[in-house]
Amino acid sequence: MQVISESCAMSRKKRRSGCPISFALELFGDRWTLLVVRDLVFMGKRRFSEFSASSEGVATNVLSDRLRRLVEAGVIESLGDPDDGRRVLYHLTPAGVALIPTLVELANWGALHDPDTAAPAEFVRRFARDRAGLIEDLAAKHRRD
Amino acid sequence: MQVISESCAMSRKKRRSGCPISFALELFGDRWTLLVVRDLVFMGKRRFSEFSASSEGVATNVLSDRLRRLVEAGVIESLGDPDDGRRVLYHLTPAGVALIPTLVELANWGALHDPDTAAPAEFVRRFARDRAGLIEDLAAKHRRD
DNA sequence: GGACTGGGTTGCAATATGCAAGTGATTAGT
DNA sequence: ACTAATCACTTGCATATTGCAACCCAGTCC
Repeated sequence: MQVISESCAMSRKKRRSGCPISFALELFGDRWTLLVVRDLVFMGKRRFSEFSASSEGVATNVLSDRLRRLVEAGVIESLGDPDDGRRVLYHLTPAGVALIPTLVELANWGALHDPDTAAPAEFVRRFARDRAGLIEDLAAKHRRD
Repeated sequence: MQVISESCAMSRKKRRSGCPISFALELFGDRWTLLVVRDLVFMGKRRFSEFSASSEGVATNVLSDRLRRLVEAGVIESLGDPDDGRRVLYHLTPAGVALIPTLVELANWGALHDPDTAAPAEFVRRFARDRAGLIEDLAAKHRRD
């Protein structure tokens, strides 16, 4: 069912157009994929059951599909936990880390335009005063090279 | 079928969580919505038939649904064209203009991570050297206040 | 070895999407 | 003024994607 060896991270599929936004939307254009990345970036989550416990309530079949697609796209990687053979740990690749600015912009937009947002005021304040520092701090936590 | 008077732009619907990213995804989390915004922002398109002609080939029923949702969310507005009673002109609201940084980040990510991107090199270069100026130039074209 | 946990898969109903054709209000052509 | 186009949709229907609940199996705990 799944092609094992696809040496190139971003595999060639039928693309709707060469537009970079369309390209990004083919991967992130659904209600769940970016929430997984959010959990990794902002919540420090690493495991299936942690993503599954997020308050939006993703179905486990959808979650496993999205994790697989993110791995195929080269945005995240999975590793068996050496301390517990049942567990799988997911983490961001450099391509995933490069997504942080987009996620931060989207979060800021949402915080500013949702009248009932639960976004911490500190996030919005820090974004306004020191966007670059905010992004760098988040990225630093996820860099491994 | 459609509620006519909903005075508040961002109408209260069942929300999955208070998370600003989840909020944004409830509106933009699909393969087509942001493409409409892209056409407005980068291509200067304003009309149904122009969006419909985009190379990704959105179905007309989906397009009209997405335009309606964007209007309901207060991201775009529609106006009859005074020069031609058949035509409807769409344009960004301030909330739509505020989305430009997110779109620019997403486009940059896509351009850098799609090996077959058709994104103009000039866009990537300008983004790297003068992100703020690039965003300001785009925003200036769409501001009306 | 028996129960439990973690990370999934499977089957099926509900929902959303894609496609082709149609509609109704305007406008352009003669 | 009549006819043919154009524009912005809507409708109907086949297909694809989601949501939900139940199930599965390898690895751990006791």
